[in-house]
Amino acid sequence: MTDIFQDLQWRGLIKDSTDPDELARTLADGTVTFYVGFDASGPSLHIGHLTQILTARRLQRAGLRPLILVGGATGLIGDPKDTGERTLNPPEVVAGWVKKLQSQLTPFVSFEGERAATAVDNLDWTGALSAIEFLRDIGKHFPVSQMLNREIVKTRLSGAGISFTEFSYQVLQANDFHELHRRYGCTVQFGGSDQWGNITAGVDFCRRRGAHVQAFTTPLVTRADGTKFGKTADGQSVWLDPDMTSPYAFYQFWFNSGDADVGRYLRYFSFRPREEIEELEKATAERPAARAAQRALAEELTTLVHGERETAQVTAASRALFGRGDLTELDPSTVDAALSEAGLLSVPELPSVATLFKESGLCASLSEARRAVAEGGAYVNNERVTDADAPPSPDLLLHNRFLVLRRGKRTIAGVALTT
RNA sequence: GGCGGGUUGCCCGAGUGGCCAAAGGGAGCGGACUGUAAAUCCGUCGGCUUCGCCUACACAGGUUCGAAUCCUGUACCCGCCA
Repeated sequence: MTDIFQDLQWRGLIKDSTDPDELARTLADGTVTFYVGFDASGPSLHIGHLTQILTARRLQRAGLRPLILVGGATGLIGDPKDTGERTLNPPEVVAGWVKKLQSQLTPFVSFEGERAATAVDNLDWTGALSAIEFLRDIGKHFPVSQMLNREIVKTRLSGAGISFTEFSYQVLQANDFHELHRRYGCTVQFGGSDQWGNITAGVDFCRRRGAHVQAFTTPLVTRADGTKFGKTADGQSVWLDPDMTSPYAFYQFWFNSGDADVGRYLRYFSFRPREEIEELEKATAERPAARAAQRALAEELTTLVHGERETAQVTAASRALFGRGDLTELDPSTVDAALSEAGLLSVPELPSVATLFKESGLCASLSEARRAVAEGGAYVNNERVTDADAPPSPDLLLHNRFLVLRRGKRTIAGVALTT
């Protein structure tokens, strides 16, 4: 088995860590239990979480035992973010999210065998804590000077301010690490690099109580052009939940990775061996237009998250919709399937083009749809539209039923007549 | 608790009575160029029954022919003092 620490380093998955030599030795020891946490702060995980999810999968495959924590307690408090105070979510809502996230995480690690993962929820030990216990047994170990020194706290103090609730968040997360050490013998925590402050708080807390533990973080995934990673072509977050982000959109997201980014993404996310990844990086350098790396990345991740069947449908749809071929040459079942993947709008009769673009979700409002037409960025069956308020000609209907709507170069939706 | 400052469109940020749907920048969107890439240039960027109308400058009320701009109250934020 290849050295997992070296593998992670080669992939660029280690940003910060406690003593690297010691961490390397620890990870090489097959008896280690580690933990990674996800707060229940939304109804689904998104691809920003994928780095952590897949790193957990790698560690388990390397022989380590995962504790997958979903933060039912910390989700009720809110990790401070630099823009300002969060709105508290109702407990029953958070409880629902905990369930969802747990089931979403399940497929990525194995809950069987000797390295079986364990799902944990910090509400189990935090919920029962009394204020006295919290302040005497836990709070006493936290110097406020250190808490104030954390980057996020400083940012908030010099800007939007911070409530005691969010200020205390780090204490809860630190206590999680100690609790998992006590209950499961967990000695390693990792998380996203934005969690480094919270993670070191946990390491310190454990050490103050006599437990020697270690930690590392994975880097924030970025794009070479400096824009934010993790948004679809139309600006939506890319969720793992297929009802929130369709497998088609998910596939398209990865497929559209830039040349300057795709190599890094393969290293972060792909389970291909090093040689194959280097081969794909070379392919990108030599024949970028073929986009072999993008295709491989998109197919592998869509399969991992949504399964083989979905992936087959989605790749077929992408080929049909972006293919050179004349749309009229596609057979009805192909058109139907492809448009269903892209998002199909059913209408009893054809309204104006602007309405179609709005209803299909390609444009947020009628005004935006009219603007799109005026800008020359609206197409029906690959023909540029010039009149936003007229319905498309029935002659355009493919197989007397379908229309392919396109906004810009690559955002596509379908229309089907329901007759 | 006292005093002072602040709250503008997705974000930052101008604007102190009419010329303001609101400067400028960023993001986003579209076009050209391409490879469903990047960079660049150009355009666009509240809504609608779109040559016009409606809703908007924290919230509620008021002054005025007319308010993002003035007054009153409420909420929240920041700073100094206690």
